[in-house]
Amino acid sequence: MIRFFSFINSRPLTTHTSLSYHIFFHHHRFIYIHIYMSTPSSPPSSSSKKMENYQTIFTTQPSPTPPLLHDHNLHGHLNKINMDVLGCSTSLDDSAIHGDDKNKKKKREKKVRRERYAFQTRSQVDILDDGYRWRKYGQKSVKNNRFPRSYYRCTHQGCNVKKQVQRLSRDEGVVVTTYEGVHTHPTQKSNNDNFEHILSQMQIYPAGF
DNA sequence: CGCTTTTGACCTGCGC
DNA sequence: GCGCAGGTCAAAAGCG
Repeated sequence: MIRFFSFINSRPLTTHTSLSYHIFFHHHRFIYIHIYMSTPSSPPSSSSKKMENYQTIFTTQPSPTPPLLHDHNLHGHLNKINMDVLGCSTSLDDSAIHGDDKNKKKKREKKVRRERYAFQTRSQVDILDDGYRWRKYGQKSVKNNRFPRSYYRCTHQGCNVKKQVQRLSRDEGVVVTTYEGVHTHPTQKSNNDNFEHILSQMQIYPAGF
């Protein structure tokens, strides 16, 4: 069983941006860390909206042991990433649509394009345990992909985080999960089943797996 | 019974 | 304006 730990928005960078990272384990065995993030400063184009084009900020090679935890611990590495990312503009979030919907039936809320974070993992299952509860609200077939894309919303009251899950056509072993929005609540995992606990274990026993 | 999933219809933005 | 693709809605079905 793949355990998939999600720590979206655990490190806010600006009003609209926060650093996110996933760590993948299999039977408590470290697999790899993978960080994806859209590039706010990239020029808007239709192609840049595709999940495949989100920029990788940091990733490790699959490995049976955690990387560099002796000399450069993970927090240090992530702090460096924080500094790098802080230089980015985040103007995309502010481009809320001010449409004149006076004459339209207001069936939907105004669309606000928020920052998206896409994560890839190699997994046989599409539904990965990221610590939050999700309700599926849609599924669409995707052009040039024989696998459908599923749309989920966080079930926590008042939390408007969404995610999409899609399997790559060109490599069906890879699942792409794209998150949009900021969780307004903590993960529902118990204290010894969250990231900080696991990270502390990794640093104390970096080669113990 | 309450929550989740399914699924076709509908909406929206974009390129031509 | 038209068609296409992506995204969302919502009623019905499924499920524990």
